[in-house]
Amino acid sequence: MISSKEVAKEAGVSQSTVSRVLNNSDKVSKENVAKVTEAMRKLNYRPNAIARSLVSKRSKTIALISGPLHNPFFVETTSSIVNYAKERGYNTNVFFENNGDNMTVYETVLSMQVDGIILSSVFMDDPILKELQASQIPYVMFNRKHNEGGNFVEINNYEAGKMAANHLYQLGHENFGFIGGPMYTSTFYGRYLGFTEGIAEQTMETGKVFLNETDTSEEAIADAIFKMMGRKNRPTAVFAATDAIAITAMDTLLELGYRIPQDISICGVDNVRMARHHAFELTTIGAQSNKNLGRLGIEHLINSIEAGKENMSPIQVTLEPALYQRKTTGPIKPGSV
Amino acid sequence: MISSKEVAKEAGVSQSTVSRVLNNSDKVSKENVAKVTEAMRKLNYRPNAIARSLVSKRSKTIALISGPLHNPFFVETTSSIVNYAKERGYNTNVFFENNGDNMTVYETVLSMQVDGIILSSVFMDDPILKELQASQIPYVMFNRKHNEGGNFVEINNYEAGKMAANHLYQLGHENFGFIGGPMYTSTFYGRYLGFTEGIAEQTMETGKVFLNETDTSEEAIADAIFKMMGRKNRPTAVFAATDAIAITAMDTLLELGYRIPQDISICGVDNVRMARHHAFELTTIGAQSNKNLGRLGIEHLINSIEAGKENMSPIQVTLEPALYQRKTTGPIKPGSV
DNA sequence: AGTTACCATGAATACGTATTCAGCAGGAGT
DNA sequence: ACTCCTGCTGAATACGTATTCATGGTAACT
Repeated sequence: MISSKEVAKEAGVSQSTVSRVLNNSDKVSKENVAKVTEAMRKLNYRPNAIARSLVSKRSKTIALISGPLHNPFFVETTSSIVNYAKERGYNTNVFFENNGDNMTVYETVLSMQVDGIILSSVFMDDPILKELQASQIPYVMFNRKHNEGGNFVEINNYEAGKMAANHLYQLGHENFGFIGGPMYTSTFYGRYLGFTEGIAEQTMETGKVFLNETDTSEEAIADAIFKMMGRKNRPTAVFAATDAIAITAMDTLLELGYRIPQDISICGVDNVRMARHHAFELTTIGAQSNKNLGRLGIEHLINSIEAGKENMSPIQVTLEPALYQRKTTGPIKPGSV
Repeated sequence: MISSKEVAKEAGVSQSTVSRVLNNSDKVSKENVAKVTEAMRKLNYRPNAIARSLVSKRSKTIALISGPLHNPFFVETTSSIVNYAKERGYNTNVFFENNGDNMTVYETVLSMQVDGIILSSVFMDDPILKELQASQIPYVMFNRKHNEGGNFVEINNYEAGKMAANHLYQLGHENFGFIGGPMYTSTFYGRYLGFTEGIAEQTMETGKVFLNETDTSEEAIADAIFKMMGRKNRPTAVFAATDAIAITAMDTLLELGYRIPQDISICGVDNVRMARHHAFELTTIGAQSNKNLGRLGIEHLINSIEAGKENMSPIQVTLEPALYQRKTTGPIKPGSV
């Protein structure tokens, strides 16, 4: 590997001068700029980003700790985050959550000297938050939120649940199912709470919602469907806490021969791009924003990084959701199966 | 940030000893290991990965230059690559192709001192290959291949095209459409060539395939559908060069009111997970392997890295494809629309 | 006891770049 | 002629870690 020292020798100047040329310092004479540039070209020199980071203490790298890509929501956020970061001159080191071994990922990331961290897979009482705050590294959580606050960008999950409840109730349904993920995450917890409370308000009864708490794997969701559809008072309307869950659930329902929405209504959350596909036309609830949560998060994060430690203001954004009514929800059609 | 020097002072030893403890050297007495470990804990010390990389000349980081995530194929490969790399102890720096400004990405990556590069978005005559070979950095291309060879993992694209041709011809179709991407990439070129030659062999005629060369954007694919379906002899069978294209095409076709496969058959390539969904049941052609191309590529790449420069053997893998017949292809049903 | 061998340790150095600091040359001003 | 600036430059140093090298001490063996 060619170093700036070798470039210096080739150009007949000092390494300092090479470094100054590299950083577009104006304190270099035109002749030397020319000589150095030529030497760089001749030797095919590439500055060593690692060495630059060591001394400058900025790596121009951010870490993304994301939920898994089999959830299209995270596909969209990952794409937005990586691309936007690149636009702003940052590289992105990506990690995907893997059933709870997040601590080792956190350790790695904190060692890496990244300039910032954006993460989605946080539990409501995750110990990571204290670590993050202690580390002094700028960070933002998107999608999920921590009990203690911190920096986050989310949607109003409780409200999303309520909207689903109102929508499904107004269609005339009486038995409801909920399929979600772990309740120690703010998204699933908030959506469940909003949904059950919404249903209770409408029906003036509690216990009308059959809860399925899964690990969001395909198998677990399929199991939830089996269990739910085998019940005596089986639900005619299902609220899936994410579009990913809704889409997986639809797969199983279609396989079992149910028609949607004639036999069963299904409503998701996230308003993922795929939900608009004519093969789905999934009714869903999502933020009223043309930027997804990842994109909003990364913008805040980079602004935060570039503002410097002293000017870092807290980031706390909660977007109000809206209902996107499409074709997977409808009135009950009794006796159709 | 706490440095190893400060840990050394706290523990009453030299920085060398701290470093040795960090690297599990066996040449440290038990007492010193204990003292150092305790000091690390007390000061909440985290080794500086940047500094370690500078001296060790290994960053434990690989770069992934991937096609865009709106293509589910790349969703699956990205997921596999990042997760497998992590298992092997590598972090992944991710970049997504953005309409051809790849050169700036390459520059960044070559500066970054990554231990290896895995890339999918290579043109058949891409200048990057020479740069890669000159840089001495281990690399592997997956999905697409370069004219000059190099290290790659691909499927037999020509054969995939031929299989599609045979399948659609045997269903009785006579007018065919092809929707692909830029012909200067090996995938689209190979699949197109195989398809047209296959059709020509079967029909004993040339010119039976209506070619749509798009930039793979949703708009371009929709336009291709409009154009194709407006023709006098409009195709009754379409070969989409990727599942991503097939799925987007289906969206437009469904929107226009066509039934699949009664009005039009469609066959993709890649055998993406989503193709199996009961809302699609897309007939497609893919490798007969339980590991996707990204996963195969990253395995080879990391093996290559760890074998060392001297033992690096060329990687040239071409997987034979198979037909996965599902429900988007069928016999022609004349007069149905 | 004397020699050898080995082990654990610290001092010094290297990795490649950015930056501080001092110095030098030359021009402007008196 | 002398001082004062200004504008460039190179030497030296720092960043945090790994590693080499030399050393002092101790155990093993004659």
